[in-house]
Amino acid sequence: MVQTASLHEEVVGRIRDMIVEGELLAGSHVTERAICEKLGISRTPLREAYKVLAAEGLLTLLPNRGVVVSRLTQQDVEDILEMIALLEGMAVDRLCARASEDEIAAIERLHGEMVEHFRRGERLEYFKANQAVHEAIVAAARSPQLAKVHRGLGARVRRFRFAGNVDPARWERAVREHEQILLAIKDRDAHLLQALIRTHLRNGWKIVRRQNRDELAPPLEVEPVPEPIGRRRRRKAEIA
Amino acid sequence: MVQTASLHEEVVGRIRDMIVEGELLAGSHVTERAICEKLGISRTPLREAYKVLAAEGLLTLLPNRGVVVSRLTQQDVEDILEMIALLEGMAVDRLCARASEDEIAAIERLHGEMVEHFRRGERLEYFKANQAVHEAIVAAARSPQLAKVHRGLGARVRRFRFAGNVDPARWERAVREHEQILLAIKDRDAHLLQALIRTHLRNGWKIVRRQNRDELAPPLEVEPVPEPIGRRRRRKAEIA
DNA sequence: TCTGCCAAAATTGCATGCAATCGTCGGATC
DNA sequence: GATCCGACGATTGCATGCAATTTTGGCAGA
Repeated sequence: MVQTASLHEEVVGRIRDMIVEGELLAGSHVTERAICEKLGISRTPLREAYKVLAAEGLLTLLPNRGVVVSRLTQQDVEDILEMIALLEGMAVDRLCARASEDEIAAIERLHGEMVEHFRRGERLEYFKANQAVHEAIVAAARSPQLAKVHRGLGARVRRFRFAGNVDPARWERAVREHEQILLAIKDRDAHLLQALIRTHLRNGWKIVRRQNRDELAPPLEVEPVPEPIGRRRRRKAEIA
Repeated sequence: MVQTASLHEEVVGRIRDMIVEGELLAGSHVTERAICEKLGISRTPLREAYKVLAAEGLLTLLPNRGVVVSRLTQQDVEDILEMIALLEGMAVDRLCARASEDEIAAIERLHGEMVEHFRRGERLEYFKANQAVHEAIVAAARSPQLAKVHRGLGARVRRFRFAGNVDPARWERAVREHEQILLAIKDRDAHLLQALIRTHLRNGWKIVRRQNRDELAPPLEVEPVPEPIGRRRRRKAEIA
C-alpha cells in the first residue's frame, strides 16, 4: 500500500528537490507567495514545510523576514561528510555482525546496477544508484535511528556531492573503491570496511571541494545572513 | 541582545520540556486542542511546532490522526547513545587539535560547578551542569553542524538519561569518569579521550537501561503506532 | 453476545483574513 | 549633500473558518 503523503510532506520533498537541483540557490531569499503560486498551494502547508526544512538545516529562518536557503561553508560540508563517515562506519560494524545474507545480496545487486550505470556513462542514474548503495548499507545495520540521522545529513550535502561527480578520473576511482567496499562487505571485514569507507568519503570530498569552490560560502565568513537594519523588538505575545 | 523567539519556537521548547519532564508520556496521543488551551495559543503555531518536533524525532505524526509522543525501543536509545559517543569522539579530536586555552578553561569551570552540585547532592542541578559540560566539549570543536546534530540527538534521550541518574554508586562513578575526562582534555590526549568518553556513555547506558526498563518499548515490538481501523484513502489534493 | 454498518461528533488538513513587522521611498532638517 | 524621520507597500505571524477524515456510539441482524 502506497501511503500518500500529506500535502506539506510533498511540499517538503519538492522544495528539497528544488534546492538539490539548484533551482533555489544557497543564500537566496525565498518568499512565501512565490512558492505558493508555483506549487498552487496556500501558505499554511508551505510554512509547515519551511519549519521542517529549517529543522533539517536546509533552510534558515529569519524571524519576520522570511527564509533563506542555508549557505554551507567548506568547513560545514567537511564536518557533515565526516559525520556521515562516522555513521557509515557504525553501520558497517553492525552490518558485519548482524546482516542477513539477503541484505548483503541486495547491496551486491544495487552495486551491480550502479556499476552498469557507470559503464554506460549515465551520470544521474549512477548518482542515484550510488545513494541507494550507501542507504542499503545503512539499512542493513537495522537501526532506524541511525538511518534517520544518516538520511538527514545526506540531504544537506547531496547537492554538493552531485556536483562533485563530474570528474571522470574521480568517477572511475570511486567505482573501484566501491568494488573494494563490496568485497569487504561480503567478507564481513568490519575493520577494513571502516578504512575503506573513510577513504572513500575523504576522496570524494576533495573533488567536491574543488568543484564547488564558488558555490560554497568562504570558510571565514561569520554569518552570511543579512543583518537587520533596526533593532529587534520584543514580541508582546506570551504563552501561558 | 536577547533575540526573543517566535511563538512557535517557544512552543517547541515548551513541548520538548513537557516530554522530557514526563508530563507527556511516550506513546500518548496529543490532541491539538488540549495543548492549545493549555498554552493559550491557536492551532497554527502549535502545528508548526509539531512538525519541528517530528523532524527532531520526539513526536511521530500520524496523518489525519494527530501525533503521538515517539516511543523509543531499548535498541533505539542504545543506537542514539552510540551515535552521541561517535560525535563526541569527533568533537574531542578537534578539541585537542584546535581548542583555545580559554575554551578548555571554560570546560574546567563547568566541570567544577558540576562536581560542586554532586557534593551537595543536587541532582537536577548536577544533571544540567553535566549537560553543559558535554555541550561545552562539543562547542570547543567549533563545528556548528556537529553541535546541531549532537544537540538533536541529546534531546531525544535526555529523558532517559535523567532517569538513569538516580543510582548513587553510578553517580559517584560518573563524576570520577568526568575527572579523568577533564584531565585528558587538559593534556589534549585525543586517543585517551576517545576511550574515556566511549566508556563513560556506555556505563551510563547500563544504568539507563535498568532504570527505564518499563518506560522503554520492548525491543521486539515492530511498530508501537496504533494501526488504523479502516484503510487509508488517497488524498485528492495534488500540488502543481 | 458478537459483528457489521451508518450517522454524529471530534479531530485534523488546509485556506483565508487580519494584525504586526519589515523594507523602502520621499521629504524635512542640519 | 548627508542624515534622520515617517508613511506606505510588501511580507510575515498568528487566528479563525470550512472541508475532509477519523473515531465513536448506537442499532440492526445473525
